[in-house]
Amino acid sequence: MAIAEKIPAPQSALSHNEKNFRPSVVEKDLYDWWERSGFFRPPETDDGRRFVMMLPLPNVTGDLHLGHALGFGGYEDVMARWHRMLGDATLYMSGTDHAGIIAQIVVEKELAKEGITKDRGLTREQFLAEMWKWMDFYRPRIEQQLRMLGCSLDWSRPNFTMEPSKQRAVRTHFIRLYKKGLLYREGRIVHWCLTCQTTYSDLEAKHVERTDALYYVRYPWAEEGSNRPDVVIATTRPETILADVAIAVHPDDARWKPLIGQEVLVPVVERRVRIITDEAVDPAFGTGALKITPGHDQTDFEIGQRHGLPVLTVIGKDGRMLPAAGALAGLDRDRARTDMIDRLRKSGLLVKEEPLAHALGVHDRCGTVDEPLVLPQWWVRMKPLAGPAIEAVRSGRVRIIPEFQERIYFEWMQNVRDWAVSRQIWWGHEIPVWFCRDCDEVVVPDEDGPDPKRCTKCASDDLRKDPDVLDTWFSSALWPFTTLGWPDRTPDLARFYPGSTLETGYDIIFFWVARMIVMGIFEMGDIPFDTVYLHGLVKTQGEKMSKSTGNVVSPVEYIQEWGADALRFALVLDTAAGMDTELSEAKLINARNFGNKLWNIGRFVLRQLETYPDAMADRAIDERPARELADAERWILSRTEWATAEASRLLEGHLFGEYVHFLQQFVWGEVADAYLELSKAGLRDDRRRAGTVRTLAYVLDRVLRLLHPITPFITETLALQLWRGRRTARGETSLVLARWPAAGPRDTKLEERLGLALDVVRAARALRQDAGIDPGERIRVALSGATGDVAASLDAIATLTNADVTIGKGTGPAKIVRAVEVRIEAKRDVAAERARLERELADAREALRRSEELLARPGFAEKAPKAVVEKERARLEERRAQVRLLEEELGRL
RNA sequence: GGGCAACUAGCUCAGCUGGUCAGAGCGUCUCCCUUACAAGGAGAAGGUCGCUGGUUCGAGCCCAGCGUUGCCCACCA
Repeated sequence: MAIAEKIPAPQSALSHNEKNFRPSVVEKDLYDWWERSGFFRPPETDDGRRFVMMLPLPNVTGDLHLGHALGFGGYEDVMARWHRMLGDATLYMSGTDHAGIIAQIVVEKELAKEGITKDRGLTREQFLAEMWKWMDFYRPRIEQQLRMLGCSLDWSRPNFTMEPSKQRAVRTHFIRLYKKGLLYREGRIVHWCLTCQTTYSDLEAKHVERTDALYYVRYPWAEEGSNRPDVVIATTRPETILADVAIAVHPDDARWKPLIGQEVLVPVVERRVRIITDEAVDPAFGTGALKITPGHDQTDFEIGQRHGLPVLTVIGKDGRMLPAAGALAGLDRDRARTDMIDRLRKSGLLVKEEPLAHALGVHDRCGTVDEPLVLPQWWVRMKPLAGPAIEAVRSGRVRIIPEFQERIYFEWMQNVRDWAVSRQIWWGHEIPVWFCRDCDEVVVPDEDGPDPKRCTKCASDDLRKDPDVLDTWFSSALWPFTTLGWPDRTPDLARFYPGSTLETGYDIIFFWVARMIVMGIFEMGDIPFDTVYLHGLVKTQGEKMSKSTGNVVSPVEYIQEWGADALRFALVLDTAAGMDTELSEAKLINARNFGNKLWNIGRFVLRQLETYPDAMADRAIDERPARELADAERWILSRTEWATAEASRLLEGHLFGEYVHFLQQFVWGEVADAYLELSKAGLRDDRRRAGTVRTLAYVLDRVLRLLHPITPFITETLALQLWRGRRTARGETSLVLARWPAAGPRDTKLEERLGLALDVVRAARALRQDAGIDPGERIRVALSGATGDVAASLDAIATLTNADVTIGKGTGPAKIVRAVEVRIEAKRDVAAERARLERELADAREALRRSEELLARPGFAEKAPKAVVEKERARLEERRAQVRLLEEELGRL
């Protein structure tokens, strides 16, 4: 760090002579400087105040999308930068995910373009070498995009889920789970993807609505008998009839009770199967009789397990009927279906068919219809692991924001099922398991042990390694500690685990968040983070986005057009935790315009500093001016302290959208629109000038600090110009490491007073516009009524209204503000004014009535807090005065 | 079949766990190129906070029910 600080800040390509802020010319230089200077690395030592947040590892393949931009460049970087400024040792950890099947699909497509396919003899080793080549191509790309967003990630701690150290971690983790009996291999029904040629977990199975034919099929009685009704079942998958092993009915179904235990013949194959009962059967569906096919259906498999039924498999991994399918062998599953229907029809067993709208399971990666198969797979036993993870959230040790997501978490965790973690693809973490070809023993080495050479049971050296790899989420679940060097006991691990906050999209709460909590507790004995902040989805379809004809627009394009600051600002502004948001062009324009407003505030202040260099002398920029200050200066200083407190409070409360909104209102509405205008009078006044310049500098410095977390580039650009040749109290050289301000004392009386004065200004401006007076023309304003609080602010009112302001009665058109009568000297349009005043009087009377009613209400004075009652009384008085003034004015007209 | 969320100005959304709470941006209307900014400034119009009850001195904010929309979970063949 000491060395790093010596790197000089970049000479900004943007001078403050430019009227518009141009992000593209400063962003890269600043980021390079920040990164090379090591600003994003946590300090070597700390006092225990730390902030640790892991990047939700993006997939190396593909580009970032707007959801990433919101999470990474929005919430996460805001938190990281804010905590860094607070002085917390901040680690915002970088890293990328190997993305398992997604990456394999992407690379397979790329390779196919070059005519390279697995069919043409590409070996596993060759394929993996190709994968790594592509990883090296994609990774810098995604990392570059993170830099473009401005994310203050610690790049000196790189992480990639497939790097050797992570492979060792995954191996260790797998073996530990196995040795503790939490990982087992078993032949159970799993989702099989015919396209991807792999199994997948329940979470990766999506459901799509589809209408298919529902076939009613008669199963003949095995024994001749009389007067028995036909057994008819309903199925959408007649091709699986060949693997039927039973017929099930609900135990309480009166229609079937007499027939339970009797046998029917499975059509075509003529197998005798028994009629059994199971609670899982819905008597209301179809005929109430369900054909049981444990080999090809989830429900049936479970029913089969309960009743000790055999598993028959007639469909292979390629989707073709197996030899066991007899006459249908070799047909693919769709052909087999039509073929089966033909046969049933011919034999008179097809009773009828009708359309059925139902949810069909598909693989979320490719949309291929699920083919449930019974295959030996590795499973993580989730139930015992889930308990402590549920307790961690229930007890509040892990807090999920928004809170309603906690219920969703509990719901899933309480009903969690075992997790199928093996995948039949090549790209992924190896499974550290060997099978003995001689005795079928499963050989798993010790966690630090070498690959086994001999069977631990029969000593055979004919071992076969499990060719499967692990679900990509298996390694992601370890992210909070593998990034810190686990399983080694590294200094980073000791220092930065458990982490602080995990920010990610709510769509992966089960895939990732829940599993991190589970595995963090299992491996580390402690929760991985204490706060989970979940953001919503970003959509772009609602409004006409200039470039979004397609759905996916890369944040890069937005950054190039609007700048990273504007994108971040637009994404976070007015969002609430967990809510989906719409990024509209209107929001981007607003954000860009706000940046420009800030830029121009900066230009104005910098110009004053250059024009009046003596004002600062050798004072620190961020030293709060105290002496020789007029009301205007004392007012904006007080408001700035308020803004500091407010911004801090909103960030502490994770109210990021409000934080951005608030600062926009404050900077634009109060600093720019009100104070900068007031300061112009101060700059013209020899006695006020020095104080005004110092105030401008101080307020700008504060504003830049408060905004830096959301708009790092423009604030740094201005801070470097503001501080160049001057100094801050701490001698800061970059906003990245600058101190987040603590709120100083306020003068609320003064704020109140000036607040009223600004209301008076608005009234006077409205009056002069109504009267059609040219904005350049200086007018006279007279104030009467309850002028006690505005009397001291006449200068400010005069400045902002371009008027001479006096206390006393005037003759022109009037407006009543609170209990102050504002009158300008101008010709009156009596009719229009009467109409307006009558409207205002009606409103005022209504307000007065409500005040009176509230105060008169039984119980209010006794039960409401004193402060509330007092406030209401004061308001009542003011409203009385207001009504009186309006009535008088109308009387005069 | 369960569960969750949303419903606030024409549009997009805030409203921080009951007491200026009726807001912002965009859009609309009027005026203004005032030496930081026309990517700007000033002013104005615009909402009985989905509906119905309830709790409370007091409710967009809490409770109950209903309606509409969206999402999640689930073994309905």
